[in-house]
Amino acid sequence: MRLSDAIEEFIKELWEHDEAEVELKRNELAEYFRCAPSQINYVLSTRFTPDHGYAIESRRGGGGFIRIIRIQRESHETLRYLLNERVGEAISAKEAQILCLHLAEQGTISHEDAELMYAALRPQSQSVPIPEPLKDVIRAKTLKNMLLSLAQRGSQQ
Amino acid sequence: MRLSDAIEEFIKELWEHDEAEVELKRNELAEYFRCAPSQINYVLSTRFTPDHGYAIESRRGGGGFIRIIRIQRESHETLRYLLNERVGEAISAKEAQILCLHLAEQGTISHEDAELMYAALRPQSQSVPIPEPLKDVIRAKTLKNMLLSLAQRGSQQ
DNA sequence: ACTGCTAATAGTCAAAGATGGTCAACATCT
DNA sequence: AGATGTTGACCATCTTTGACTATTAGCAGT
Repeated sequence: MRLSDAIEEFIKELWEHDEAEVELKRNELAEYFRCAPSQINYVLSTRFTPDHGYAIESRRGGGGFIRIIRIQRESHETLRYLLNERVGEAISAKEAQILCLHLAEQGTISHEDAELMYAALRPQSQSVPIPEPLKDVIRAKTLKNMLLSLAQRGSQQ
Repeated sequence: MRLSDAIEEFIKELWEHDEAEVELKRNELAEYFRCAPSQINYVLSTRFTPDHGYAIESRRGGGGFIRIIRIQRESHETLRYLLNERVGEAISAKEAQILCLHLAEQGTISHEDAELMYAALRPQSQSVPIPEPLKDVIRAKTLKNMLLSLAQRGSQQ
C-alpha cells in the first residue's frame, strides 16, 4: 500500500466521535511513518482539501500543530455551492470524481448515485478525438446538469 | 495463438470467484508476456469495454494500478441488452431520453435515476463547438458507462 | 516590560522515481 | 486492401524526498 494512503487512513482514524476537528504534530506523524515531514503536507494537500470536505489550520514554532476540520454543510447548501461557485466552466475527471464521492460521503446522495454520476464523467465517456480542454468543458456542463437534477429532487417534496 | 488473445484469457482467469473486480500492474503483465506495455492497453481497449461488460479504472505514479470491473452475472437483462445491442456507437439526445424514461416506466430504474441520467445526456451538456456526430458518439459512451454502473449495483465487492 | 536570540515547529518547491496513457508507424492476418 | 495486432517514442500523473524558507514560543539579558 502506498505511504500516502496509509497516512490518509491513519489521520481519518483520529476522529473518534462526531468531533469537528482533530489535531496532529507534523514531525511526530512523519517520524511514526519514517518519512519526510513534507510527506504529511503532500497527503494533506491531496486528500484533505475543501473538495474532500476539509479545511486545514496550523501554527509553526514551539507548540505548533496542524488542525484538520471537517466542513459541515446542509445538502442544499453544498449543491448550491458546487453549482454556483465550485464547478465553473471546466473541470477535470479527477476533480469531478472527488466531488461526487464527497457528496456520497456527506450523505447528500447515495453511493450508488455517486457511482452513476462518476460513470458519466469518467474519461472513457469522452474517448473521442477532441481537444482536452473541451472535454473539461463538456464535463462541467454535464456535472452541473446532474447537480441541477439532484437539487430539483429535494425541492419537489 | 495471438498475444492479445493470450493476455485476454490470462486477465479473465484472474477472477477467482464472484468478485466484481481485479487489479493488475501494467508493467508486470507486460513483462510476463514480454511485450510492450502499451499492448496491455490495446487488449483492454478492444476486449474489456463497456460493450463487453467491463469498466476500467487506473492510477499512474508510484503504487499505480489498473482495475478491471466486471458486470455481475445476475445483472438485469434489459441493461445488458441495451449495452450490447441497443445503444450502439452513437445515439441522439431524443433517443436517449426516450430510453431513460422507458427504463423508469418499466421499473428497471427509479424515476429519479432516469432524470439524473437524462440530465447528463441532454444537448445542453454538450453545447460546445464540435461536430454534431461526435456528440452522439460521446452521448452513447456516456450512456453505456451509466448503464454499466446501473448493472453493477447489488454486486458486493 | 522590551529586545533579541534560539529552538521548535510547519511550509514550499523542485527534482527524482514510479507508474500508466497515447499515438502513429509498422506487421500480420483474412 | 482492410482489419487487427504489436511496438516504441514520447507524454501525463502521482509519490517521495530533501534542501531551503517562514513562523512562533520561550527565555535570557537589560
